[in-house]
Amino acid sequence: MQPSHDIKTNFSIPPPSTAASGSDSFLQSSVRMTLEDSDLWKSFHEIGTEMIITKPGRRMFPHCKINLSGLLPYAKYIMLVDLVPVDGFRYKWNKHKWEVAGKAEPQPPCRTYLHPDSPAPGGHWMKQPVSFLKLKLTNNTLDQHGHIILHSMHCYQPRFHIVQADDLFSVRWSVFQTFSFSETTFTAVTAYQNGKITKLKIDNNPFAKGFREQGTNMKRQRTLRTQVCPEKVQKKLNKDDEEAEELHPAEFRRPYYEGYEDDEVGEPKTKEGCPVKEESYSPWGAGQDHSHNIRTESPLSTETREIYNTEQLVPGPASYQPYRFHDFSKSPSPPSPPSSGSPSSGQPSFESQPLDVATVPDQDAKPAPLEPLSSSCPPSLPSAHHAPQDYAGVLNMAMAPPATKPGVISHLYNPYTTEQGLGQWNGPPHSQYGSSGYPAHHLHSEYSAQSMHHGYHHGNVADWSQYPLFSYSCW
DNA sequence: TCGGCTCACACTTTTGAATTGC
DNA sequence: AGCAATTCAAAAGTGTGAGCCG
Repeated sequence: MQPSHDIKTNFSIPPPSTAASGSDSFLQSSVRMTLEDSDLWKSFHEIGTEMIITKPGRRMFPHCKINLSGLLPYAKYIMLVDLVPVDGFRYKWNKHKWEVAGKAEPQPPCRTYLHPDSPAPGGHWMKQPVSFLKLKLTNNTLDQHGHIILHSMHCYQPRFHIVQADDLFSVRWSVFQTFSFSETTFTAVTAYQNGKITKLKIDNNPFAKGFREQGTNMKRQRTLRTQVCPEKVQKKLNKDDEEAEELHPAEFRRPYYEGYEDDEVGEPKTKEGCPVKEESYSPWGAGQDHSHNIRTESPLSTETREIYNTEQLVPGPASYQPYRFHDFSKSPSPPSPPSSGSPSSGQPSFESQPLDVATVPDQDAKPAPLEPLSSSCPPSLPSAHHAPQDYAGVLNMAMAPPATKPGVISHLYNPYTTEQGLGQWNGPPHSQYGSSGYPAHHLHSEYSAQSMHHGYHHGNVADWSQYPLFSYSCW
């Protein structure tokens, strides 16, 4: 599976010929990323990946793990992960399949997970797979631990950001590249809906080993909490029967995945389970000139997948920050179903419009009409990046003001304790849950809704200025 | 009434400090 | 004394299923 990939910069410079404007850009463009455990991800993806989210926070499984190449060995990079809504819908699990249940809820505060090794030299990132094992998901909008906040029954997709920067303060002026993998799309749930997912997780996650043995499960049934109601037992048994029936191959495949396959015209199905030679897809591999491709469609669309490495350097004028970019004008209709392929049915509006931060994006979602979906993120894998929701954000970084840049802190929302300070960015990774305050590797950006997808499904330069990460007001 | 969420549970793996051996 | 290997307890992570709640 090839990642979609984009480059943007926070430079406030004119956009023209950015990609070729400098050697740095060229070097940047050689960055390649592949997803580790791709087969496992695909296994889940075919069924409809579900990620448990809990109040205290839950790790992802499979967890995000990537391989990097093409970085400058001695240049420092920062690795970030955030999760963006795939579409503007809320789903429900009904009769063995996912159905649209309505509009998506307003997005909670966006948080970006910073890899604890950041910043680190390119050589460090390339010498071994980069794991985001400790990334945690929560449904607690008031979470104080820095976990990534998601809504249950909503679809999300992880995005990986690479920023060449010596420290976080340099990020603003740095080029950063974004990658995403369609097979990592998942539905956030508070309890597993699809029994097949449960089984797959138990089979693959070592922590769930205890649930593999039936004896253990049987033991668990005698809970002190209650005396089991016979009716409920029967109900449960019936449910189990349904789950068993669900295992029928004919129903196994998620329609949305089928649609996804349909969209993957340029991605031979035989590739499934086989290592992808990304060089063959990378425009960079053929020379830098190829990196100037201007996308007009979602990176997840066929064409874009073919050239997933298409890069764009886009100016990110600070003036954009105060705005909430909404693209409602292009979303009078619900997000296209997965099979619709190119999500950006029209050129999105690149105009920035000031919106009330608290504004809930009018997604104009029309959930009901959608055909029954049996996938976890049924409708929109291909359209993963054109959720109608607004997604402008502020990176709420927590750090002590550097001596060289006094006053910066005044722009920052600082969830960290002062003693953590900037040092944690430069030193070895802290334990994820430091005793003091906020985990340093969780960056926070807020947004009223998410629509960063905009950046994916069209190549318009201006569009990238809407990128929610590292918004200027916080720098 | 029902779907989604929370929590305690039993179990496993991971982590890191303490101990031991060289 | 210093370092590496081993041991072991605590912490963390996992899905389950009943009850709670809106």
